[in-house]
Parts: sequence; C-alpha cells; structure tokens
Amino acid sequence: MKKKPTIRDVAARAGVSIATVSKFINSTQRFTSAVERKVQAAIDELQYHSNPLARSMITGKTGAVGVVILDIGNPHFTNVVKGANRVALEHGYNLLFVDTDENQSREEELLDALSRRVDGLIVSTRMPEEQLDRLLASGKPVVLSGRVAPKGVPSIGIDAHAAAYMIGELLVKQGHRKIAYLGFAPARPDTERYRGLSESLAEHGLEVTRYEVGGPTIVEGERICSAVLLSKDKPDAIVCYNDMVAIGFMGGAKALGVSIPEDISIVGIDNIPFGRFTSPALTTVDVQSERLGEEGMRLLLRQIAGDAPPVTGHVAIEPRLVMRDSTRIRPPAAVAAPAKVKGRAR
Amino acid sequence: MKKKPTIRDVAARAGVSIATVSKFINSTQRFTSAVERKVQAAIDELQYHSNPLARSMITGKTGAVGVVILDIGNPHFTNVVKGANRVALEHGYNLLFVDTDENQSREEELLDALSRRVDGLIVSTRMPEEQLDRLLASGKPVVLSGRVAPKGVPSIGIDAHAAAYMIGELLVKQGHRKIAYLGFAPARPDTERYRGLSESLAEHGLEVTRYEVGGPTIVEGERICSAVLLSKDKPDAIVCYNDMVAIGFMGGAKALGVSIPEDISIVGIDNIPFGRFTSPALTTVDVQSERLGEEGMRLLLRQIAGDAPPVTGHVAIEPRLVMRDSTRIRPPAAVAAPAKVKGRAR
DNA sequence: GTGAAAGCGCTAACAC
DNA sequence: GTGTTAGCGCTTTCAC
Repeated sequence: MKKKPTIRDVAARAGVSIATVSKFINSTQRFTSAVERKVQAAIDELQYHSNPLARSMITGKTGAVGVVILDIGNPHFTNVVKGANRVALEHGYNLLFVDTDENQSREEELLDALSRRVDGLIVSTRMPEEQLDRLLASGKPVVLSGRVAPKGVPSIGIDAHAAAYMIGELLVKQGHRKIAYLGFAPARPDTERYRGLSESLAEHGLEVTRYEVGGPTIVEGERICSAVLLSKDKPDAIVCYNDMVAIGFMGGAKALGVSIPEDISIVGIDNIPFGRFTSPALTTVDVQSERLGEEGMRLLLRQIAGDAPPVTGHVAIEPRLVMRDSTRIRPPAAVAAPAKVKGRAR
Repeated sequence: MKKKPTIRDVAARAGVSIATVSKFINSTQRFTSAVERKVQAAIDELQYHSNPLARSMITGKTGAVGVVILDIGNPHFTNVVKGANRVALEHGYNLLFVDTDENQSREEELLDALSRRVDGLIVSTRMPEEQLDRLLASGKPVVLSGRVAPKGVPSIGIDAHAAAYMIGELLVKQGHRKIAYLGFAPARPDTERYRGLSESLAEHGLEVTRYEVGGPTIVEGERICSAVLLSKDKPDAIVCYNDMVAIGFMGGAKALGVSIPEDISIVGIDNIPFGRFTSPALTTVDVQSERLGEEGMRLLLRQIAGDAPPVTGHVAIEPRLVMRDSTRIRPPAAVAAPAKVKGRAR
C-alpha cells in the first residue's frame, strides 16, 4: 500500500527538473548520457511508472481503445474481440471492453464512461439512433459494428442479406419447402437476415414462417423448440438467427426425439467454433468474426490517426456458406404429403 | 468533433462558480432551487458530461474495476466475467476487461496500464510470483483468480484437487483402469488437477498416464487425439485439463472412428455451456464459473471499500460432478484383457 | 541541453 | 449557500 512515486520524486532523486524527466520518459528529447543515466537509475530504484491518467488529461490521448459488446457469452463476439485485440496491440493500443448485456438500462452510462477513457471505440449496440447520435457527437472516433451507421459514421458488418439469401438457396436446392426462420427482432441484423431469406424463397414461390425467440441465445433456441416442432404445420427446415439459437434448438430437438437432419434440417449463422462439435455438426454461414474485429479496429485506428481520409461508409464482409451435417437433401418422395404434389425435381 | 464543454463553461453559462457546479454534479451539497435550475439548464444545453479522468486524478478513484483474463475464447472465462460484471454493476462500478492471451509478452505492460485506470482488479494469469509481486506492490487492491495467492493476497478458485479427485473416483467406480490425463502444465491449476486425479487412482492401486497438450484449447485437444488413441497402450478413460480440450478430443475421436463412451470414456472440467450439446454430452465437473466471478468481485469490492476486515485467504469454490453421456460403466468382461482378470464386480 | 512556469479539468478545503 | 484557491501528476511552450 505504499504511495506511488511521482515524477517529482524521480526528479528530486535524480537531481534534475521534472521537465527533464518528462521528456526523458517520453523520449521527446535526448540528454547528456550522465543525465539520462541518473534519471533512469532514479526510475528503476523508485519503480516509477508514469500515471497515464495525468498524461491523458493533458495530451488528450489515452493509448487505449474500447470495444462495446452485447454479450460476451456469444463466441461470435468473443472472436470479434480477439480480432480487434490483435490489431489494437499491433498498433500499440490497449483494448478495453465492456459487456452491456447485463444491463441494457445503463448502457448509455457505461458507454459514456468508457468513451472518456479511450481514444475511440467500436460499438455494437441496439441503441436507437438518436441516443447513438449523442455518443457520436462526443467527438470520439467510433466504428459501429453489426449495423449500418447513420450519416458519415464508419460501420462494419457482414452482408446479412447475402448470408440469409444463400441459406435460402441452399435449402430450396436441397428440396425443402416449408422453411421457418427463428428471428430475434430487437437485434439489428435480424431484419436483413429475414429479408434475405424471404427474398430467396420468394423467388422460388415459397414463403417463410417466422418465429420469434426471446434472445439470441442457446436457452432461447432450446425453449422455442417444442413450439416449432409440435406445431401442426411443422417446417422441414429451420434457419436460425444465429448459431447459438441453432445449437439450443438442436438440443431441444434431440430431447424431443426429433432427429436432425433426417426429420428436419437446421442452419445457423455466425460459424462459432462449437458448431463443429454439435451433433450433428451445424451447417452455418461463416461471418468471419475475427476478421470483422480486425477490420473494425483498422477502421477505428485510421480514424484516430486522422492521416488517411476518414472512412465513412459501411464495410461489408462477405459471408461464406459452411456445409456440415445439420442439413441434407430432402428425399423427393416426401413424408406425409397427402395428395398429389406437383413434380419436385431431384 | 466539437470541443467538449468543461465545468468552466457550465459555470459561466449558469452564472455561478465552478465550485458550485462541481458540488452540484456530485450531489455533495444542495443549493437554492434557483441555482440548481440554472446549473442543470446549463448542463443540459451544453450537453456537459464531466471528465472522469480529471475527477479520478483528484479523488484517486475511477469508478471502474478491471478483470484480466487469459483467454476470452474460453466460455469458462466469459462466464467468470459475466458474474464479475453483474456484481460490479450492482455496486456502481464499471467493469473493464482485457484479454492477455494474444500477447503474453506484453502482459505486464497491459496489466500496468489497466491497473492505473481502475480501483482494483481481478487477475487471472500465469505470471511467476516475483512479477506478480510488483503488481501487488502497486497498491491497488487485487484478487487473484485461479491460483492461490502468495502472502496476504486474497484469491479465489475452485478446489481443483477435489474436482479431479471426484473424477478419479467416478471413473474407477465405473470400472475404468487405464486412465489418462491430458494436462497443460503451464496453467496454474494443472498441478492440483493432476494431483487430485493421481491420488484418487493411487488409492485404488492405479496410475495415471499423463499427456501434455499445447494449450487449454479445442484445437489442442483435437490435435493430441491421435497420439493418445493410437498409442499402443490406449487408455479406456481420459480426463482432460478442461472442457475445451475434451471437446476437441471428442471431435478428433469421432474423426478417427472411435466412439465415445463405448470405446473410451472422456471427462472434462469447467462445465462450459456447450458441453451439453456435444455428442455425446460431456461429463464434466462444474466449477461454477459465474459464481467464481461474483465471489471474486465481492472480495475485490470489499477490499476497495476497505470497511470490512480485508480478506486475505484463499476462497475455494466447491466443484460438483456433472454426469452426462461421455462416460459409462465399463463392461466387466473387458475387451482385450488377455489372462485371468480378478473379479470386477458390476 | 535544461528548467521554470503555465495549465489539462476537476475536487476539496476553507473563506465569505 | 456560494465562491476562492490550491493543487492532483503530468506535458509543453519558452526562456536560459
């Protein structure tokens, strides 16, 4: 609990002025080697570390960047963080992150608190635009993640429409006809995912049945399972808002004795690492989570540096279909098809 | 990019002194309602937010606590964070966390940077003790997580010995005799886990074969799989350093055509949420990750408050066995048992 | 090369 | 009740 030494202590011990010490620490200037030695010695002996708060106050820079995530329990986000962390460190920045999931109510406050401690942030939030505006007006560089930003704010995300569209195409090609979407409306990307899927199906004269989960989580996917599987018009394929929902749903299905993909195909979005280890392995769309974080951080860092022309558009990362075992080609001679079904090729 | 208003701007606009504004913001004092109204109006019009850095510099408090984790990609740690976050928020603290995984080398620097921005931290690290000492000497309250702290530093973790011991008992009871441990020596809890398992087996006259994974991760579990399964003395049960390794191992086993638990039993430690959804569902030991975070944060907050007598010991959380489907009773008439095997009851 | 002095934005005595 | 003032620990002109 000893008091931390200040720059003054170092100066006194080294017999120089505090200005000299300051310049030495920041390598702003060189001194005679005698002086440098003395200062360095004093620093070592005192175990002096400069106080970043004081420095920040005056320079206006903190050397840290922040990432605000919705739910750190979702591996998609942790991978985004991993990616962001890597490039932040490469550029000499420390990454601080906060998880807003636990209390949406205090989100703005949390964000505000964080924004004052960093040089810029990557924000992933469901906040309405007008609240967002206040954050943006704060003058800190911000990159929005997972949603398209208003006005001239850079943002990054996957092409959610394309992701869902390719899922639609896959399922139709595999012979599925009754396709359901397990959506989570409050999430920003939900709309685009739903649209992408709908449009794909519409082009084949099909419609999507929408179900609403209570959150983009495993438990919610599990919870909604019975409602979907026991409905009188059971779908033959399910596309989930994300992998978490899909995994939960698969767990629920197993408990209900429904087998995947024999009875029903299921596909997620995100490509979280665990999708490979479910039973069956989850077919999904890779959104390149880590790259998302990396590119987002690059965007942010570029803004902070201010040298390059500020990027203001939306960067869309291309999704990629990941075929695994939770979907399969639906046998042409379908199950409980009652009357004459118009020819289903292949 | 407009300049942020300062307390002086507010004071000027409201026609009062900056001291008044300061006291008003912090509700340190009440004023005549006329004054309060004016000040509030000025704050609103200017969209003033006080600068926490400046405040921190003088009060010495930041209103934030930090958590340092080894790998945010491991759901065990994300759950610890969740728990810690919850109680931090309940107590009016913001939680910042950093992931040191990406560069162990800069860990100390990262830690130092973080420690200056928070009122205390929960640290989970593999740092040797002498490095740790320097951190502890910094005067910030610290709680060590996942290892027993030296001297009078509070620490928290599961009873790793007990966790591994109960796994040993289970496996022996189930009739397994050739038990292997997939350890990760650099991790602090590894030693205790290995010891717990060894002791349990020793009491039954058995020995544990130790393998070393390259990291406590899925990929490493997957990677080591063939070496273990294709060894000439294939074990009949594997206990893994943690669930991540176990999940990876199971994936590898599946690829090799080895079926679990028929051919080999496998058990993890941590009880990460995904363990329920692997195939088969993973038998593991619940370490109560969230509670670990919660209790750790309580310990920390108590230290920061300084009112209660400082806790200095090690808090051990009791582990609980979670039986699922990756282990099973081994048939008495064992597989390739060559000669007469002494009666194995049930 | 080196140091003195003026703050960064704010809080905390202490006066009035 | 309200204002004055002295810093928190540091950086940064600007003289010497």
